[in-house]
Amino acid sequence: MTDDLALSLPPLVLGLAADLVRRIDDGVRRRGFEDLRPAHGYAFVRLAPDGASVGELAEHLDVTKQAASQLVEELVGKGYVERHPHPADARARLIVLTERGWACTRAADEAAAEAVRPWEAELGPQRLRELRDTLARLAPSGRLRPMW
Amino acid sequence: MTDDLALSLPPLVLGLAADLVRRIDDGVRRRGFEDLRPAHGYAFVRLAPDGASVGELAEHLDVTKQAASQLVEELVGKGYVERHPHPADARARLIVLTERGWACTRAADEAAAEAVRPWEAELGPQRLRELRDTLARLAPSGRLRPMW
DNA sequence: CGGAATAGACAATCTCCTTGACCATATAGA
DNA sequence: TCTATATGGTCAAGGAGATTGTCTATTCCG
Repeated sequence: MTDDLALSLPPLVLGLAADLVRRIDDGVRRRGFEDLRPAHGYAFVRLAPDGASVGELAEHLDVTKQAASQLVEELVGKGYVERHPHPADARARLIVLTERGWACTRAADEAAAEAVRPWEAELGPQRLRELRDTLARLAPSGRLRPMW
Repeated sequence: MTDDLALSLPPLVLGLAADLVRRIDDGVRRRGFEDLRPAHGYAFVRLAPDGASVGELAEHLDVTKQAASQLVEELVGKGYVERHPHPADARARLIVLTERGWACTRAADEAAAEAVRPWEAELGPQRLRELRDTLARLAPSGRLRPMW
């Protein structure tokens, strides 16, 4: 592989990701959720399906349990999540989205789809699917860590 | 465009970018530059060609001049950059890389190439070039903002 | 030449994350 | 069963990195 090719790829990937984060964040704010920052979105991803404990959230975000606990406290205060007793462990608590939390999740999905729309206009559906398939072969399948 | 396609792309792009940042950071540290974090790399990109003023660096990083000034102070202390008088403006200073700064830049390029190498193994040179060309059509051409 | 704008640094403050200490509950071993 | 140890979570204090506000030196423009 030529160095030219190798060195051209990282700035493109990082630039595209940064642009994507900014556009999704803008879209979420425009939909009325102005008290959230991009980092919160990563928490919502983990909490959305069935909730999670603070420890599980901390692992997902790759921060300490204390940091996750503080994030939860902030989201509780803003009405996006609730602490419930954990059904299987009386020490733990199950953090679940409120209706407002779900509304924000739906807004984030809309914003994400909106952010990707120009890509289809530029590439067309065929090549966009190729991009998705290519990225799926390269991206790690694990958790999604915050980058900002 | 189906929502399925639209919603699958952002996690892939963000996941790949996060993985790339981590691998480059690891590679730079393994090459002996353990007192730097990824954010410094973005500064080096701007300083590398011919140096820059604090204000130019601040704009590149999308932070305040004060934050850029503190970053420069840190990099001066660690021996990666020097403050020189600005040839065209006595108020400003030209921040330039030291030899150690250049050595780190070269190490970062090596680490970046190393991080991309598995992609070629997975895709082959042909499809990797296609990926590069596709990303080049989508990524904003402007400055590269820090994301971590 | 004189007033407004700009480059940069200092100080104080804020936000987010970390480490350390601590309690409640769970789990394993004698 | 009883006790020792591990784990989930929060509280408190501190650190890193950013921000805003203020200030000086210099430049630009009328």
